[in-house]
This record gives sequence, structure tokens and C-alpha cells, in this order.
Amino acid sequence: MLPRLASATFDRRGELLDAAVRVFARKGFHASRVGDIAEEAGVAHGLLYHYFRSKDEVLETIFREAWERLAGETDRIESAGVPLREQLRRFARIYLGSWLVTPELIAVLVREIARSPAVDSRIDEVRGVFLSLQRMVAAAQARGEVRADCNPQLAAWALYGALEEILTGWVLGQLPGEDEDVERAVVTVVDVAFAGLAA
Amino acid sequence: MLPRLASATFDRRGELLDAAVRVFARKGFHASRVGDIAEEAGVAHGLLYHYFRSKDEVLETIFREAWERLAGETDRIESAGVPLREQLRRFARIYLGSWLVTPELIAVLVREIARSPAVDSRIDEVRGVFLSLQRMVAAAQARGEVRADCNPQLAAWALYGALEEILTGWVLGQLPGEDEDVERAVVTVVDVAFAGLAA
Amino acid sequence: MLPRLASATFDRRGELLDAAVRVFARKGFHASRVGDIAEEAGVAHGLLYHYFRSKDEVLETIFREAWERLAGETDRIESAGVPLREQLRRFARIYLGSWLVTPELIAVLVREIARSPAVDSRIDEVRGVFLSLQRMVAAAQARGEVRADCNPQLAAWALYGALEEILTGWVLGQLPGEDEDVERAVVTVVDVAFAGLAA
Amino acid sequence: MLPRLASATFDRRGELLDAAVRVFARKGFHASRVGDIAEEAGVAHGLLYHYFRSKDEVLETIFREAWERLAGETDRIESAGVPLREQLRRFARIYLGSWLVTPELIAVLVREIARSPAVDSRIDEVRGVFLSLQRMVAAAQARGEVRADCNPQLAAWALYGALEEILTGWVLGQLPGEDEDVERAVVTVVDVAFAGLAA
DNA sequence: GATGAATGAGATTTCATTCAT
DNA sequence: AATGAATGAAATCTCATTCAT
Repeated sequence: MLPRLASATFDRRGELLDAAVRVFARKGFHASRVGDIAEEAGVAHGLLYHYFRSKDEVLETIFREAWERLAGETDRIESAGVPLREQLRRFARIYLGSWLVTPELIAVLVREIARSPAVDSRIDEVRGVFLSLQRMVAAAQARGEVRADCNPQLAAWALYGALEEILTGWVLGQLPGEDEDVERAVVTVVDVAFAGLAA
Repeated sequence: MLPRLASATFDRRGELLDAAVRVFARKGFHASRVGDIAEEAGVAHGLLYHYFRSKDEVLETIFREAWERLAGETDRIESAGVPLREQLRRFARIYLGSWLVTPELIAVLVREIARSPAVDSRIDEVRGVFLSLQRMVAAAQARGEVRADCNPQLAAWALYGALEEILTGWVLGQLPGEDEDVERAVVTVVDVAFAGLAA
Repeated sequence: MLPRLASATFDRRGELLDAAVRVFARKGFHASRVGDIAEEAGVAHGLLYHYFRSKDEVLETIFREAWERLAGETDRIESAGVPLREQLRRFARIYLGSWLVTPELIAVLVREIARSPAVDSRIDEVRGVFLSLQRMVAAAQARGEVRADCNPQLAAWALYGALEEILTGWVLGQLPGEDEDVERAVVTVVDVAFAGLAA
Repeated sequence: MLPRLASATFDRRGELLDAAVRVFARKGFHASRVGDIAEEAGVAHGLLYHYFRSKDEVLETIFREAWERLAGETDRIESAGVPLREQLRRFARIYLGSWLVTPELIAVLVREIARSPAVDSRIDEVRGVFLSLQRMVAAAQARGEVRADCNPQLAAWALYGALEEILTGWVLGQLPGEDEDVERAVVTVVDVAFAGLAA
């Protein structure tokens, strides 16, 4: 029997994850009840436990999948063999650009990033991205693109923090976050950061 | 009989706040029970409700008081009439330096930061500091210290984010955060940021 | 396989309500804990919150349902087209007779009556019965069955109060409340009241 | 040393009782906190425990003192040697008339009468009044003023209930309770009741 | 897969009462 | 007498999770 296309496209797990993102974005993880997610997805709350072991696992999954995507992109950028400035531009464009694509997901990632169960999992997933950034800076330093008196690890963290705070400003509605603002932010942060780091 | 100084210094409210900081730093806000705070302070849990309306209010108070202190320092820096580079250095030194003075408080502030719905009020307290930074950049721009093509608001947010992420790295034990690391971070971030911003 | 009738008759909400009546009758509303009700019903206390929003709502429901039943009976009596004396007799028989049918419910109704702020909503339910009685007296007055110098509203309230106090006497064990006492009370009160009201 | 008049007139206990009546009338006994009473009386809540053993004892005291006053009046009426009709009129005038004198006290007595701790104490205090009424009816019956087929106990309870319900109507704002309404209620209830009871 | 009734651990909060001052 | 900080028992209610159907 041929697999039914309908059934192949039908993705309850994905629906639940999407619903969870919307609900978490709206009320925050702790204030969101399992029943809220199920209601948003249009199913009974018991069903969530067929796909996830717990409410925590839902958040962890959202984090993991998002960071895996970002880590993949970052790896590609790292191995692209372009100058640091271009690497930073590409990274910033993907990272900040995600605000225009999936604002609710970004809201969840930004608001819950420091939260307990997520923190632990975050450390593993995120470290890869940070190390990637750090290696890009170090390599550029070795190539003479970056001043020698600059600690690549610190630079990577500071750079990431600068970008994350801008995302936070958008999520909290404190910074203008329309299409043109996003591109402007990419250019500004990369220009300033690179000028500051440049040898 | 001499009045006992002890009684004059006695501050149950402050003791409870300190205890709460230690407990929140250890287990996170949500995992901390009111009873934990009381036990840490050596009092009955009911007493907490003489000084605070709720557990949430305890966290809010911690935030508010910390940000009021920072806002005061920032105001002083803003009105000091020194070049931007010096202003940034002073701000970074106070902000990052607090890690050495009150690491547990910093851990709480970093981990429970505004992302918590309970601390939405933070936005008001924090905005002052952000606006102060923004005004410092704008003033320096007007004086010709900073390149013209740089949005002061964005710069202020990015700069703050860079510093916060470093604090986060220390709190999570991902970045070395000894005395000398702190001073190095101040110098590095300020140097890079200022070089990047310089006209 | 035959459908099990048991499942069709199964009524957890009703069981909880019945259990609540027994517990409230035994210890009073305020001294009754939610756990007592659940235990009496043989379920976990959390289940109560599937059917009712709060402990208060349980009491309100008991009141509302009881008064809705009485209001229905009273409406029927009002529209029966019989003389006032017969109307009063029927009302008294149903009202006082309920003591023999559901003494625990009566105990709850009498002891927690409107005086409770939690049951302020009662006023709406009860008013209908009072107005019904009042209309019966007024109609009888118009027919010349009742003396003209008698305020129907006052008469309705006084009559109801007389009956309620007798119920109270039975609930508190201060008045003999066996089968024959109930019928005697109906006759006595109706005879005296009607003789007093008669034109 | 002569007793100071000021101090002799000064009556903290009485002030606290008055305050408690006002607070209980406003929010009900259970919703009233000891601190509310103290605040209403303008003292610290700890002071209440110098004059009363507990919050319950405050309510009990209010009940006892009120019922002792009523019992005294009732005794006087019983031994006045006047016809039943006049006795009932005097009782009703005192009982219903108290609504105009101390409405808040009446509100408390009416609303809390069936409540747990009060019920128990009520039984003792109230029984005297009920028995007094019952004896008046029985004596009138022996004198031939009242029909023979009427149980004096039932009559006393029913009569008391009629009056209490009118008080309740006033307290709940469901019956008009101005000066003239009170006198009218006295006349109506006594006339109807006596006509109904008359031989 | 899907449902939702049922469970029960657990946490906040209230507030009467005590008592040192 | 008077105060009010301190205590701690007690109770409601929430909600993640389970599981029979």
C-alpha cells in the first residue's frame, strides 16, 4: 500500500511544537499550561504526552531544533573561506533576520533562554555556535585581520550579546524592528564590531 | 542603660532580601519556595509577608533596588563631562565589576532578567539606564567623537548586550571570571567598542 | 457487548454535590475542607476542581439547585387556581416536608442561608419564591379572601419566616421533627396564618 | 485616691465591641480579620487579646450581651400581667424596634445567628426568650385567650421566625425599613398573629 | 492515535494568636 | 496598657502527568 500523502504531510508533533511556540511567546513558559498548548493545537492535552515526555521536553525541543538550525548555518559560514567581516555579516543576517521570519520563536528563545531546564540544555547546543564564532575570530586574527590584543572568546561572547540584546529590544517592543531596521542593525553592528576588532 | 546599637542596625527586611538573593542564585526563582527564603533568613515563612506582598514582590524589589543603584551611578557618569571613552570605561567598570562584589545578586539579575513576566516592571527601571547610555553616545556624536552613521539607540543596546553577555558567561561558568579577567574584559570591550564607534 | 447502564447513570458531579451536602451538614461550610468532601465522595480532592471552580461554587450550586426546585413547585402552586388557604397548605407541605426527604440538605440550607456573603447570589433565586408568595396573598386579597389592611409583601416574608424558623428548630434539634410533627406543623401554621389573614 | 472620671468613662472593651459590630456588619464575621477590628477601634490588634480570649469570643460576647438585654425585656413583659395581644405588641416593638436603634448590631445578629460558634452559644441565651414567649402563649391559652388546638411551642417559634425574617428583610435591604415601616410591621404581625391564634 | 477524567504532590498565602518590649 | 514583629498551622487551588477507554 502506498503511503497516503495526506498522512505523510500530517504532522501532529510539528503542530504541537508550533502551538507551543505561540503560547510560550504569548504567556511565557511557566505561565503556559499544557492544556493551553493542546487547545492552541486543537487537540486534547493528553495527546501531547504521545509526542513529548513532558512540558519541559517541549521547550527543550524548541530550543534544540532552533539551535541546531543556527549551528548548521554557522558551520557553513565558518567553512566558507571568506573574510571575517563577511562572515560576521552573514551570521548577523541570519541571526537577526530570523526575527522577521519567526518572531514568536525568537520571542520564546529570547525570553526563556536563561530559564532553568532550558539553560542546561542550552549550554550544549549553544556552545557549538559560540565556539564557531570564536574560531572565526581566532582564524581572522591569525590571518592578521584582527588586532592581536583581543581575546577571541571574549570577542565572540560580546558580539553575540550585542546581537541578542537587539533581538531582545525587538521582542520587548523597545526597539523598532521593521524590515529596514533589521538590515540597518546588521550593517551597523557588523561595521562597528569589525572596525573595533580590525588590526 | 546604653541603647543597643544592634537594634538600630537590625534590618529584617534587608536580611530577607539577602536571603532571597542567595536562594534565587542557588535554585532559580521558580524553583525557590518561600519557605526556603525564610529558612535561609532564619525566620518563619509567614514573616516574609510582613515585609513583602508576595514572592513576586521580593524578586521585583531585588530588581528595582539593583537597577536604582545602577541608574544612579549611570546618571553620575553621564553628567561627569568626560569623553565617551572614559564614560564607557567607568560604566563597564561598575557594571562588570559588580560581578566581583555581589556575584549572587548578579546571577539572579542575569538569570531572571526582564524576560520574566513577573519583572515586567523592570522595563521602567532599566529604560533609564539605556536612555542614559544612548544620550552619552548621541552627545559624543554631536561632539564629533563618534561617527555620524551610527544610531545611538542601537549602539547603546548593542553595547549593553555585549556587557551583559559577558556577565552571563561568568554566571554560567562559561567564561573565566577572576579579578584579572574582569579588568581585562572592561578594557577589551571598551577599546573595541570605542574603536568601532570612533569617527 | 451490551452498553453498561452503570456508565450512563454515573454522575460524578452529583456525587460530589451529595457528598458536600453531607459534609456541610455535619461540620458546617467553613469548617469543611475540600479534602473532606472529596474523601466523602471517594475521589481525589483535585477532581472537585474539574466540576466546580471553587469550594464556594459548590455551596452556591447546592443553594441554586435547591431553590430552583422550590421555585418550580411554587410557580405550579401559584398557577393552580385554588384558594389561598390551599395554596399555603401546599407550599408549607412541600417546604416543611422536605425536612423528611432531605434533612441534610435542609440543615445546610438553614445553617448557611443567605447570611453568608458567599451565597449573596441566593437573593436572586430566592426572590422569585418570595414574590410568588407575595402575589398569591395579593391575589387572594383582590378576591376578598384576605383582609384589606394587610401588606402582602410583609405577609409573605412573615409567613416564610415562620416556616423557616420551624425548619431551624428541627435542624437544631430544638423542636420535635418526626413525621407526625411535620404534618401537625403544616396544619397549625397554615390554620393560624390563614385565620389571621382572613377577611 | 478618687477614681478619675475620664478613666471611668474610658472603655476600651466597649470600643472594641462596637468596632467589631461595625466591621462584622460590613464584611461578615469570617471575612473580618482581627486587624480590621483593631484598626476600626484605632488600636493595635494585640490589644484585643487583653480583653477577649479570641475572635470567636468577641462574637459570642456581642451575642450574649444582646440576648441578655432582650431576655431581660422579655421577662419584664412576661410578668407584666397584660393580655397576650399586648405582650406580643410590646415584644415586637422592642425586637423590631432595635433595627432603628442599632442597625449594625441587628445586621450581625441576623447574619451570623446560624454560624457555628455562635449557634452553640445562641442556643443557651436564646432558649430563655423562646421559652418566655412559649409560656406567654400557654398562659393565654389557659386564660382562654388562645384557641386550644394550638401548640404553644410551635406558635412561639413561628412567631419569632416571622419577626426575624422581617428583620432579615431590612438587613438585606429587601424590605423597606424606615421608621414608619417598623411600626407598621409591629402592628401587622401582631394583629395577624393574634387574630390567627385567638380562640 | 486520541480523549479527558482522575490523581495528588506541592506551593503560596492568610491570619489568629503569642509575647518580648 | 499597648504595640506589632514573629510564628506556624492550615487550607485552597493548580496543574503536570497518567491511563482506562
